[in-house]
Amino acid sequence: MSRPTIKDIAAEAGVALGTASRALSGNGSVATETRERVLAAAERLDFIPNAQARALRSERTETIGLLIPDVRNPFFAELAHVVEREARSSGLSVVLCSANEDPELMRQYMLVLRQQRVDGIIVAPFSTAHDTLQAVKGAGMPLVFVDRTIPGMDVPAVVSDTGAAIRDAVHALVSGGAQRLGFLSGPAQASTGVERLAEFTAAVEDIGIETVVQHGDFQEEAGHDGMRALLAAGVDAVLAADSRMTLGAVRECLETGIVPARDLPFIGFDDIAPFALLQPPLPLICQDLEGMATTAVRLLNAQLRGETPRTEHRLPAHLRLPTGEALTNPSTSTEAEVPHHD
Amino acid sequence: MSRPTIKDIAAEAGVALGTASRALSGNGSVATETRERVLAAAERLDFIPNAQARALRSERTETIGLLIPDVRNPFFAELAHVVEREARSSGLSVVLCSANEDPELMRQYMLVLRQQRVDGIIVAPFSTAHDTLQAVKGAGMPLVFVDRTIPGMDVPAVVSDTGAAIRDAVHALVSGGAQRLGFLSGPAQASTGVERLAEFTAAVEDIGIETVVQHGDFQEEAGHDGMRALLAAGVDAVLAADSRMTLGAVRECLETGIVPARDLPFIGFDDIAPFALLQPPLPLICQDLEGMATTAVRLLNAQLRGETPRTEHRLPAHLRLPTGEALTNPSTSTEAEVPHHD
DNA sequence: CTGTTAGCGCCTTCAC
DNA sequence: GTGAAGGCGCTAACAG
Repeated sequence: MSRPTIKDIAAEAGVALGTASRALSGNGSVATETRERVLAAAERLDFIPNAQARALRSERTETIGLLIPDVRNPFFAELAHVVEREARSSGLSVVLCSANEDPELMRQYMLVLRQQRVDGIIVAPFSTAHDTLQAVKGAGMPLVFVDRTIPGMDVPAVVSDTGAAIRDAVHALVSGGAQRLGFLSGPAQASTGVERLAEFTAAVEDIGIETVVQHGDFQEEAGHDGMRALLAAGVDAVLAADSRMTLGAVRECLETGIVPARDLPFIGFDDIAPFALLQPPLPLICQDLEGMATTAVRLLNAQLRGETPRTEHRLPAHLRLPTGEALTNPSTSTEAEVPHHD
Repeated sequence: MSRPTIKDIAAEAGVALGTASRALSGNGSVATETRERVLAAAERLDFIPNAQARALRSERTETIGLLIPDVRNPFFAELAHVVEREARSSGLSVVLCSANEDPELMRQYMLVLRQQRVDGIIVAPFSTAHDTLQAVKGAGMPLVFVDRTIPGMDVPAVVSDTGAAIRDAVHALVSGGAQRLGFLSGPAQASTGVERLAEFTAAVEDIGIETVVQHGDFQEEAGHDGMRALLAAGVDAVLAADSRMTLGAVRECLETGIVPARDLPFIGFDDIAPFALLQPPLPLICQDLEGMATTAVRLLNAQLRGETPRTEHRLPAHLRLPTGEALTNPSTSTEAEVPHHD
């Protein structure tokens, strides 16, 4: 027989189809002896339940979607890993969609996930996808924003609180003697872009230092080009607003013969693997990636249980200096819970 | 209404259920005017077809599984990206499973994919998963191995041909004056581990140079520790057999105050993003990742069409020296086709 | 070209 | 505790 169905194993075990179903799914009561007979039959015939049929009937796929801008970005790869692990520990499979930084592709994936009837979606959204996401939310699909949010959309979101870390970074650079501070800013398209720029602006405002801001799109190329512009503008210290732009900026420096953090005070963003190869080590603003991923899954799970978690969850980022000393006071968090680690 | 079904849109359009189905799926003939009426109705009601029901009936999910050891490994992240893009261009969705380098987890995912009734699976297998994979193959599930293979399993596989590149690397190091050559080898558990060691052994045999081999498991930690051992053993040049071990080895060097490729002749493996931050640039053995991913999808597609492609496909890797000069002759490939790029 | 009908494999009442 | 029957949403085979 090509693919044994539950009917076949019922026959093999000498019980009715319904009984076999109950024995296999664990729902409903079955005599111990009967259950064992069914399980044995299933084993013998190498029965693999059809998730499609099960979902069609039960209206539950036990699957969630994770929609990220790009798997090749180590930050999101790590996020995917943790989300996946946490989801699995609550019995959920994850369909991972990598949108190649393309809002249109994100729209398409959103449709695929809806067709697949995933139980819910975790997404790092572009602001431009507002309409699509509103439609998804309107259709009653549980939704969680991670890393970025869309203000005013009333969707539970877990993001970093970078205010204190950015302030610390600015102060550290200024104490180091910076007089003309460069900032590699992200795009207005992402909430993180806007927020971090605002936080930077607020931080320098108190000090009254000269600044040069380069706007980019969170891509490596933008960091590369932006850094070139900053150097041309004669900055004497640099702060970057995300990991990929940091990567590009560092490359530009090295190509120009400047070693970041040695020849030029430089603070990067995110603790991703490539930066471990830098000598001297780069000071970094580190996000609580583990906490964000864990919280995102928890928020989605809460919605699957019918709860409506509050909208905004902020996990503190912190400045990590090469000495290992952190300047940021973690108590600035608006998230009361202790971050979870395994 | 909670979720419009095809029945609802049939009613809305004033046609029979079957007609609506044909109009929406494109199979079977429908009058142009009728089709437009149906499509309009679907649009109006925001109809999203239920992939579950469709798959249950058609026995086709239009979905494939991609099972890799770890998304956090940039090599596999990139592979996932290309596979995903190629699959999408032939109308297939990809369920990405990251096994966290754990054979047991790989086994579990294999089961999930079978439950989900994916149309086929692309996997970078552990040799220890032989039994599981044999069962999957036995069940008639189209299967393709990528990056690694399991000898004698009669499953189409697309892997790198690293023989020439490794020989070139050894020669380059020896010409550079190496007298005691260290090799960071992968595990016997992966075909790439065995092959590359054999190729290294063959390459040094002709020359009669002294060698020190450290065995690892393709993890960063193994590269780190292995490098320490090689340094203790007094090697004067090093070749690493994969990207993560290269990463670990480079870290160990830097911690010890040795700059790879400047203070110590060093050839790494795979052209992954982190290595772009190294100064001086690291000589690398580069695989044709794009070609492997593309070929893998093509081989799976062939099987979905009922063809039985030949078992082994080898794409040449090449040595890339910082000058940009490649020593390997690409004609060593056993793969006749021109690698595809987009 | 269109309407009708019969399941795909499973879960879930409802009787017994 | 178990069996029988209905239906989830859709496609495919068959009439008309």
